[in-house]
Amino acid sequence: MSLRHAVLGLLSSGPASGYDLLKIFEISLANVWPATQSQLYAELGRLADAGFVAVAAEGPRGRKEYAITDAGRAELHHWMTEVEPAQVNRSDMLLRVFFLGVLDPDEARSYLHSRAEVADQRHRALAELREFVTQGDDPLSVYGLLALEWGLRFTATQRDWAEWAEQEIDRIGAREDRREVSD
Amino acid sequence: MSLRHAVLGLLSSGPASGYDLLKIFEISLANVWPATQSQLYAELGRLADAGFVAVAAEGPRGRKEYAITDAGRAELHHWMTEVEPAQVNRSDMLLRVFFLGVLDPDEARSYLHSRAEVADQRHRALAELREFVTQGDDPLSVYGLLALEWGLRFTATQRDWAEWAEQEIDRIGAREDRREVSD
DNA sequence: TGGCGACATGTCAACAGTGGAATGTAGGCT
DNA sequence: AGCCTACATTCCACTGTTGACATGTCGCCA
Repeated sequence: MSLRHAVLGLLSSGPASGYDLLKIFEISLANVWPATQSQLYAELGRLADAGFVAVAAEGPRGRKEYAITDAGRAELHHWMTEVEPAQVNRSDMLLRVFFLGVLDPDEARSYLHSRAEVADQRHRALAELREFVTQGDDPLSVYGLLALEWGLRFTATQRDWAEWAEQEIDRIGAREDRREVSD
Repeated sequence: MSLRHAVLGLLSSGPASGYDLLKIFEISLANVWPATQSQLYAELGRLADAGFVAVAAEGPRGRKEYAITDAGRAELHHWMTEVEPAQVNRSDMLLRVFFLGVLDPDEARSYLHSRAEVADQRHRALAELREFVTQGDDPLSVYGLLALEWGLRFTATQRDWAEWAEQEIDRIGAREDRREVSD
Protein backbone atom coordinates (compact mmCIF):
# COMPACT_ATOMS: atom_id res chain seq x y z
CA MET A 1 0.00 0.00 0.00
CA SER A 2 2.94 2.38 -0.32
CA LEU A 3 2.17 3.47 -3.85
CA ARG A 4 -0.80 5.35 -2.52
CA HIS A 5 1.41 7.14 -0.03
CA ALA A 6 4.00 7.92 -2.64
CA VAL A 7 1.27 9.60 -4.67
CA LEU A 8 -0.05 11.48 -1.65
CA GLY A 9 3.47 12.56 -0.84
CA LEU A 10 4.04 13.95 -4.29
CA LEU A 11 0.70 15.71 -4.32
CA SER A 12 1.46 17.21 -0.91
CA SER A 13 3.73 19.74 -2.58
CA GLY A 14 1.21 20.77 -5.21
CA PRO A 15 -1.45 19.52 -7.64
CA ALA A 16 -0.45 17.40 -10.62
CA SER A 17 -1.93 15.17 -13.29
CA GLY A 18 -1.32 11.46 -13.62
CA TYR A 19 1.00 12.24 -16.46
CA ASP A 20 3.01 14.69 -14.36
CA LEU A 21 3.27 12.20 -11.54
CA LEU A 22 4.46 9.53 -13.91
CA LYS A 23 7.39 11.74 -14.90
CA ILE A 24 8.32 12.34 -11.31
CA PHE A 25 8.16 8.61 -10.60
CA GLU A 26 10.45 7.94 -13.53
CA ILE A 27 12.99 10.51 -12.44
CA SER A 28 13.16 11.00 -8.74
CA LEU A 29 11.38 8.00 -7.27
CA ALA A 30 12.61 5.45 -9.79
CA ASN A 31 15.19 4.03 -7.39
CA VAL A 32 12.97 3.96 -4.38
CA TRP A 33 9.47 3.12 -5.49
CA PRO A 34 9.07 2.58 -9.24
CA ALA A 35 5.54 2.64 -10.61
CA THR A 36 4.01 2.07 -13.99
CA GLN A 37 1.42 4.19 -15.70
CA SER A 38 -1.37 1.64 -15.26
CA GLN A 39 -0.70 1.46 -11.58
CA LEU A 40 -0.62 5.20 -11.22
CA TYR A 41 -3.90 5.99 -12.95
CA ALA A 42 -5.62 3.17 -11.12
CA GLU A 43 -4.31 4.44 -7.81
CA LEU A 44 -5.41 8.00 -8.53
CA GLY A 45 -8.90 6.68 -9.19
CA ARG A 46 -8.95 4.77 -5.91
CA LEU A 47 -7.51 7.73 -4.02
CA ALA A 48 -10.24 9.96 -5.45
CA ASP A 49 -12.91 7.41 -4.46
CA ALA A 50 -11.51 7.37 -0.96
CA GLY A 51 -11.58 11.16 -0.78
CA PHE A 52 -7.81 11.53 -0.30
CA VAL A 53 -7.40 13.47 -3.53
CA ALA A 54 -9.81 15.44 -5.72
CA VAL A 55 -9.81 16.71 -9.28
CA ALA A 56 -8.86 20.36 -8.88
CA ALA A 57 -8.87 21.35 -12.52
CA GLU A 58 -9.36 19.90 -15.97
CA GLY A 59 -7.11 20.88 -18.82
CA PRO A 60 -6.70 20.16 -22.52
CA ARG A 61 -6.53 16.56 -23.78
CA GLY A 62 -8.62 15.30 -20.91
CA ARG A 63 -5.98 16.33 -18.43
CA LYS A 64 -7.13 16.07 -14.83
CA GLU A 65 -5.17 17.84 -12.15
CA TYR A 66 -5.44 16.14 -8.82
CA ALA A 67 -4.96 17.94 -5.52
CA ILE A 68 -4.53 16.36 -2.10
CA THR A 69 -7.40 16.87 0.35
CA ASP A 70 -7.23 17.39 4.10
CA ALA A 71 -8.16 13.74 4.57
CA GLY A 72 -5.29 12.89 2.24
CA ARG A 73 -2.86 14.98 4.24
CA ALA A 74 -4.03 13.32 7.42
CA GLU A 75 -3.56 9.87 5.88
CA LEU A 76 -0.07 10.80 4.69
CA HIS A 77 0.87 12.15 8.10
CA HIS A 78 -0.45 9.03 9.76
CA TRP A 79 1.56 6.81 7.44
CA MET A 80 4.71 8.85 7.98
CA THR A 81 4.56 8.88 11.74
CA GLU A 82 2.61 5.84 12.88
CA VAL A 83 3.21 3.07 10.37
CA GLU A 84 6.42 1.12 10.82
CA PRO A 85 8.45 0.82 7.63
CA ALA A 86 8.78 -2.74 6.37
CA GLN A 87 11.84 -4.32 7.95
CA VAL A 88 12.60 -6.93 5.32
CA ASN A 89 13.40 -6.05 1.77
CA ARG A 90 13.62 -8.92 -0.67
CA SER A 91 16.92 -9.11 -2.43
CA ASP A 92 17.49 -11.57 -5.24
CA MET A 93 21.12 -10.42 -5.21
CA LEU A 94 21.51 -11.76 -1.69
CA LEU A 95 19.39 -14.81 -2.38
CA ARG A 96 21.96 -15.91 -4.94
CA VAL A 97 24.69 -15.56 -2.34
CA PHE A 98 23.05 -18.31 -0.29
CA PHE A 99 23.38 -20.65 -3.22
CA LEU A 100 26.87 -19.73 -4.35
CA GLY A 101 27.85 -23.27 -3.41
CA VAL A 102 26.18 -24.63 -6.55
CA LEU A 103 28.64 -22.68 -8.68
CA ASP A 104 32.31 -23.44 -9.02
CA PRO A 105 34.65 -20.97 -7.33
CA ASP A 106 35.43 -19.09 -10.54
CA GLU A 107 31.77 -18.49 -11.25
CA ALA A 108 31.11 -17.48 -7.67
CA ARG A 109 33.99 -15.01 -7.72
CA SER A 110 32.76 -13.64 -11.00
CA TYR A 111 29.29 -13.12 -9.57
CA LEU A 112 30.66 -11.15 -6.64
CA HIS A 113 32.99 -9.22 -8.90
CA SER A 114 30.04 -8.10 -11.00
CA ARG A 115 28.19 -7.00 -7.87
CA ALA A 116 31.16 -4.87 -6.88
CA GLU A 117 31.37 -3.32 -10.33
CA VAL A 118 27.68 -2.57 -10.56
CA ALA A 119 27.72 -1.03 -7.09
CA ASP A 120 30.73 1.07 -7.99
CA GLN A 121 29.09 2.32 -11.17
CA ARG A 122 25.95 3.26 -9.32
CA HIS A 123 28.02 4.93 -6.67
CA ARG A 124 29.80 7.06 -9.22
CA ALA A 125 26.54 7.94 -10.97
CA LEU A 126 25.07 9.12 -7.67
CA ALA A 127 28.20 11.10 -6.82
CA GLU A 128 27.87 12.86 -10.15
CA LEU A 129 24.19 13.48 -9.57
CA ARG A 130 24.96 15.09 -6.23
CA GLU A 131 27.62 17.24 -7.81
CA PHE A 132 25.09 18.38 -10.37
CA VAL A 133 22.34 18.90 -7.84
CA THR A 134 24.24 20.82 -5.18
CA GLN A 135 25.69 23.19 -7.77
CA GLY A 136 22.36 24.41 -9.09
CA ASP A 137 20.36 26.24 -6.49
CA ASP A 138 17.00 25.06 -5.22
CA PRO A 139 17.34 21.58 -6.88
CA LEU A 140 16.17 18.34 -5.39
CA SER A 141 14.52 19.00 -2.06
CA VAL A 142 16.75 18.94 0.98
CA TYR A 143 15.25 15.60 1.89
CA GLY A 144 16.00 14.23 -1.53
CA LEU A 145 19.62 14.86 -0.60
CA LEU A 146 19.26 12.71 2.49
CA ALA A 147 18.01 9.91 0.27
CA LEU A 148 20.85 10.53 -2.14
CA GLU A 149 23.36 10.27 0.68
CA TRP A 150 21.75 6.99 1.66
CA GLY A 151 22.32 5.74 -1.87
CA LEU A 152 25.91 6.86 -1.81
CA ARG A 153 26.63 5.08 1.45
CA PHE A 154 24.67 2.01 0.49
CA THR A 155 26.42 1.53 -2.85
CA ALA A 156 29.81 2.04 -1.20
CA THR A 157 28.99 -0.59 1.43
CA GLN A 158 27.77 -2.95 -1.23
CA ARG A 159 30.91 -2.49 -3.30
CA ASP A 160 33.22 -3.02 -0.34
CA TRP A 161 31.30 -6.06 0.82
CA ALA A 162 31.37 -7.65 -2.63
CA GLU A 163 35.12 -7.09 -2.89
CA TRP A 164 35.62 -8.58 0.55
CA ALA A 165 33.38 -11.54 -0.29
CA GLU A 166 35.26 -12.20 -3.50
CA GLN A 167 38.49 -12.52 -1.55
CA GLU A 168 36.70 -14.62 1.02
CA ILE A 169 35.91 -17.19 -1.69
CA ASP A 170 39.65 -17.59 -2.22
CA ARG A 171 40.24 -18.02 1.48
CA ILE A 172 37.55 -20.69 1.59
CA GLY A 173 39.19 -22.47 -1.32
CA ALA A 174 42.57 -22.34 0.41
CA ARG A 175 41.05 -23.72 3.59
CA GLU A 176 39.48 -26.63 1.75
CA ASP A 177 42.68 -27.39 -0.10
CA ARG A 178 44.52 -27.71 3.20
CA ARG A 179 41.82 -30.00 4.52
CA GLU A 180 42.10 -32.24 1.46
CA VAL A 181 45.84 -32.53 1.96
CA SER A 182 45.49 -33.44 5.59
CA ASP A 183 42.79 -36.02 4.89
CA MET B 1 10.12 -15.29 -10.31
CA SER B 2 12.77 -15.61 -7.63
CA LEU B 3 10.71 -17.76 -5.31
CA ARG B 4 11.10 -20.59 -7.75
CA HIS B 5 14.86 -20.18 -7.69
CA ALA B 6 14.92 -19.97 -3.94
CA VAL B 7 13.14 -23.33 -3.85
CA LEU B 8 15.47 -24.82 -6.44
CA GLY B 9 18.44 -23.52 -4.47
CA LEU B 10 17.26 -25.13 -1.28
CA LEU B 11 16.50 -28.41 -3.01
CA SER B 12 19.94 -28.36 -4.61
CA SER B 13 21.44 -29.50 -1.33
CA GLY B 14 19.03 -32.37 -0.84
CA PRO B 15 15.38 -33.44 -1.11
CA ALA B 16 12.77 -31.94 1.17
CA SER B 17 9.02 -31.64 1.61
CA GLY B 18 7.04 -28.42 1.38
CA TYR B 19 6.85 -28.44 5.13
CA ASP B 20 10.62 -28.77 5.48
CA LEU B 21 11.18 -25.95 3.04
CA LEU B 22 8.76 -23.73 4.89
CA LYS B 23 10.88 -24.13 8.02
CA ILE B 24 14.01 -23.19 6.17
CA PHE B 25 12.30 -20.16 4.70
CA GLU B 26 11.21 -19.07 8.14
CA ILE B 27 14.67 -19.44 9.60
CA SER B 28 17.43 -18.84 7.15
CA LEU B 29 15.77 -17.06 4.22
CA ALA B 30 13.36 -14.95 6.28
CA ASN B 31 15.44 -11.81 5.87
CA VAL B 32 16.22 -12.25 2.23
CA TRP B 33 13.22 -13.78 0.55
CA PRO B 34 10.30 -14.50 2.88
CA ALA B 35 7.62 -16.84 1.57
CA THR B 36 4.32 -18.05 2.90
CA GLN B 37 3.04 -21.57 2.96
CA SER B 38 0.45 -21.02 0.25
CA GLN B 39 3.07 -19.62 -2.04
CA LEU B 40 5.46 -22.47 -1.41
CA TYR B 41 3.11 -25.33 -2.05
CA ALA B 42 1.82 -23.64 -5.18
CA GLU B 43 5.34 -23.10 -6.44
CA LEU B 44 6.32 -26.72 -5.78
CA GLY B 45 3.36 -27.79 -7.89
CA ARG B 46 4.39 -25.51 -10.75
CA LEU B 47 8.01 -26.61 -10.46
CA ALA B 48 6.92 -30.24 -10.68
CA ASP B 49 4.77 -29.48 -13.73
CA ALA B 50 7.75 -27.78 -15.36
CA GLY B 51 9.95 -30.81 -14.65
CA PHE B 52 12.40 -28.88 -12.45
CA VAL B 53 11.61 -30.96 -9.40
CA ALA B 54 10.06 -34.40 -8.92
CA VAL B 55 8.46 -36.26 -6.06
CA ALA B 56 11.27 -38.53 -4.87
CA ALA B 57 9.45 -40.24 -2.03
CA GLU B 58 6.15 -40.21 -0.20
CA GLY B 59 6.05 -40.41 3.55
CA PRO B 60 3.47 -40.56 6.31
CA ARG B 61 0.70 -37.94 6.52
CA GLY B 62 0.75 -37.40 2.78
CA ARG B 63 4.30 -36.10 2.95
CA LYS B 64 5.87 -35.65 -0.46
CA GLU B 65 9.60 -35.30 -0.71
CA TYR B 66 10.68 -33.28 -3.67
CA ALA B 67 14.08 -33.63 -5.32
CA ILE B 68 15.62 -31.31 -7.86
CA THR B 69 16.03 -32.72 -11.38
CA ASP B 70 18.85 -32.13 -13.86
CA ALA B 71 16.64 -29.65 -15.66
CA GLY B 72 16.10 -27.93 -12.33
CA ARG B 73 19.82 -27.74 -11.68
CA ALA B 74 20.37 -26.31 -15.13
CA GLU B 75 17.68 -23.69 -14.55
CA LEU B 76 19.21 -22.76 -11.20
CA HIS B 77 22.66 -22.48 -12.71
CA HIS B 78 21.33 -20.34 -15.52
CA TRP B 79 19.61 -18.02 -13.08
CA MET B 80 22.71 -17.75 -10.91
CA THR B 81 25.10 -16.95 -13.72
CA GLU B 82 23.13 -15.35 -16.54
CA VAL B 83 20.27 -13.42 -15.00
CA GLU B 84 21.14 -9.96 -13.70
CA PRO B 85 19.92 -9.37 -10.15
CA ALA B 86 17.27 -6.67 -9.87
CA GLN B 87 18.95 -3.31 -9.41
CA VAL B 88 16.14 -1.49 -7.66
CA ASN B 89 14.74 -2.58 -4.37
CA ARG B 90 11.64 -0.80 -3.17
CA SER B 91 12.07 0.79 0.21
CA ASP B 92 9.18 2.39 1.99
CA MET B 93 11.69 3.51 4.62
CA LEU B 94 13.44 5.65 2.00
CA LEU B 95 10.19 6.71 0.37
CA ARG B 96 9.23 8.40 3.63
CA VAL B 97 12.52 10.29 3.61
CA PHE B 98 11.48 12.03 0.41
CA PHE B 99 8.43 13.37 2.18
CA LEU B 100 9.99 14.32 5.48
CA GLY B 101 9.13 17.90 4.58
CA VAL B 102 5.48 17.30 5.42
CA LEU B 103 6.44 16.62 9.05
CA ASP B 104 7.66 19.18 11.49
CA PRO B 105 11.34 18.96 12.40
CA ASP B 106 10.69 17.14 15.68
CA GLU B 107 8.71 14.44 13.95
CA ALA B 108 11.26 14.13 11.16
CA ARG B 109 14.09 13.77 13.68
CA SER B 110 12.07 11.21 15.57
CA TYR B 111 11.53 9.19 12.41
CA LEU B 112 15.23 9.11 11.67
CA HIS B 113 16.04 8.36 15.28
CA SER B 114 13.79 5.30 15.14
CA ARG B 115 15.50 4.14 11.95
CA ALA B 116 18.86 4.36 13.69
CA GLU B 117 17.58 2.42 16.66
CA VAL B 118 15.96 -0.31 14.62
CA ALA B 119 19.10 -0.67 12.52
CA ASP B 120 21.22 -0.85 15.63
CA GLN B 121 19.02 -3.53 17.15
CA ARG B 122 19.15 -5.59 14.00
CA HIS B 123 22.87 -5.12 13.85
CA ARG B 124 23.31 -6.43 17.36
CA ALA B 125 21.00 -9.37 16.70
CA LEU B 126 23.06 -10.33 13.65
CA ALA B 127 26.31 -9.94 15.57
CA GLU B 128 24.95 -12.31 18.19
CA LEU B 129 23.82 -14.72 15.50
CA ARG B 130 27.29 -14.78 14.02
CA GLU B 131 28.81 -15.38 17.41
CA PHE B 132 26.50 -18.33 17.87
CA VAL B 133 27.03 -19.65 14.38
CA THR B 134 30.81 -19.47 14.17
CA GLN B 135 31.18 -21.15 17.57
CA GLY B 136 29.33 -24.31 16.61
CA ASP B 137 31.09 -26.22 13.89
CA ASP B 138 29.57 -26.80 10.47
CA PRO B 139 26.62 -24.35 11.07
CA LEU B 140 25.19 -22.06 8.48
CA SER B 141 26.88 -22.72 5.18
CA VAL B 142 29.95 -20.68 4.41
CA TYR B 143 27.92 -18.66 1.97
CA GLY B 144 25.31 -17.98 4.58
CA LEU B 145 28.11 -16.21 6.44
CA LEU B 146 28.75 -13.97 3.46
CA ALA B 147 25.10 -12.98 3.56
CA LEU B 148 25.31 -12.47 7.30
CA GLU B 149 28.29 -10.17 6.84
CA TRP B 150 26.28 -8.25 4.29
CA GLY B 151 23.55 -7.80 6.89
CA LEU B 152 26.06 -6.65 9.47
CA ARG B 153 27.55 -4.06 7.16
CA PHE B 154 24.21 -2.96 5.82
CA THR B 155 22.66 -2.40 9.25
CA ALA B 156 25.74 -0.50 10.40
CA THR B 157 25.58 1.75 7.34
CA GLN B 158 21.89 2.30 7.87
CA ARG B 159 22.39 3.20 11.53
CA ASP B 160 25.21 5.62 10.78
CA TRP B 161 23.29 7.23 7.95
CA ALA B 162 20.19 7.71 10.09
CA GLU B 163 22.24 9.30 12.86
CA TRP B 164 23.89 11.59 10.36
CA ALA B 165 20.55 12.49 8.78
CA GLU B 166 19.05 13.26 12.17
CA GLN B 167 21.78 15.82 12.80
CA GLU B 168 21.37 17.10 9.27
CA ILE B 169 17.77 18.05 10.08
CA ASP B 170 19.12 20.32 12.81
CA ARG B 171 21.60 21.88 10.45
CA ILE B 172 18.81 22.53 7.95
CA GLY B 173 16.74 24.16 10.68
CA ALA B 174 19.66 26.36 11.72
CA ARG B 175 20.24 27.39 8.11
CA GLU B 176 16.60 28.40 7.68
CA ASP B 177 16.59 30.30 10.95
CA ARG B 178 19.53 32.36 9.73
CA ARG B 179 17.73 33.06 6.49
CA GLU B 180 14.62 34.24 8.32
CA VAL B 181 16.72 36.64 10.39
CA SER B 182 18.43 38.09 7.34
CA ASP B 183 15.13 38.49 5.44
C1' DT C 1 -1.94 22.56 -43.69
C1' DG C 2 -0.33 18.14 -42.71
C1' DG C 3 1.86 15.33 -39.77
C1' DC C 4 4.59 14.10 -35.95
C1' DG C 5 5.76 13.96 -31.25
C1' DA C 6 4.49 14.85 -26.75
C1' DC C 7 0.52 14.93 -23.86
C1' DA C 8 -2.97 12.25 -21.58
C1' DT C 9 -5.95 8.56 -19.93
C1' DG C 10 -7.99 4.10 -19.70
C1' DT C 11 -8.37 -1.13 -19.67
C1' DC C 12 -7.02 -5.92 -19.50
C1' DA C 13 -4.76 -10.31 -18.64
C1' DA C 14 -1.33 -12.52 -16.07
C1' DC C 15 1.63 -13.20 -12.38
C1' DA C 16 3.32 -12.61 -7.54
C1' DG C 17 2.47 -12.18 -2.72
C1' DT C 18 -0.50 -12.16 1.70
C1' DG C 19 -3.31 -14.12 5.13
C1' DG C 20 -6.51 -17.13 6.60
C1' DA C 21 -9.33 -21.23 6.74
C1' DA C 22 -10.09 -26.12 6.26
C1' DT C 23 -8.63 -30.68 6.70
C1' DG C 24 -6.50 -34.56 8.09
C1' DT C 25 -2.67 -37.89 10.10
C1' DA C 26 1.18 -39.82 12.88
C1' DG C 27 3.49 -40.33 17.00
C1' DG C 28 4.49 -39.59 21.75
C1' DC C 29 3.07 -38.90 26.43
C1' DT C 30 -0.02 -39.72 30.36
C1' DA D 1 -6.81 -45.66 25.24
C1' DG D 2 -7.13 -40.94 24.56
C1' DC D 3 -5.39 -36.60 23.57
C1' DC D 4 -2.39 -33.17 22.14
C1' DT D 5 1.22 -31.42 19.26
C1' DA D 6 3.72 -31.35 15.29
C1' DC D 7 3.45 -32.75 10.68
C1' DA D 8 1.56 -31.89 6.18
C1' DT D 9 -1.18 -30.31 2.35
C1' DT D 10 -4.77 -27.74 -0.29
C1' DC D 11 -7.75 -23.96 -1.45
C1' DC D 12 -9.47 -19.31 -1.60
C1' DA D 13 -10.11 -14.31 -1.82
C1' DC D 14 -7.77 -10.14 -2.07
C1' DT D 15 -4.15 -6.86 -3.15
C1' DG D 16 -0.16 -5.30 -5.68
C1' DT D 17 2.78 -5.21 -9.87
C1' DT D 18 3.86 -5.66 -14.77
C1' DG D 19 3.46 -5.04 -19.57
C1' DA D 20 0.86 -4.48 -23.44
C1' DC D 21 -2.73 -2.57 -25.92
C1' DA D 22 -6.13 0.95 -27.19
C1' DT D 23 -7.45 5.53 -27.89
C1' DG D 24 -7.51 10.13 -28.56
C1' DT D 25 -5.83 15.28 -28.67
C1' DC D 26 -3.03 19.44 -28.75
C1' DG D 27 0.60 22.34 -30.53
C1' DC D 28 4.42 23.20 -33.22
C1' DC D 29 7.24 23.16 -37.23
C1' DA D 30 8.28 22.29 -42.03
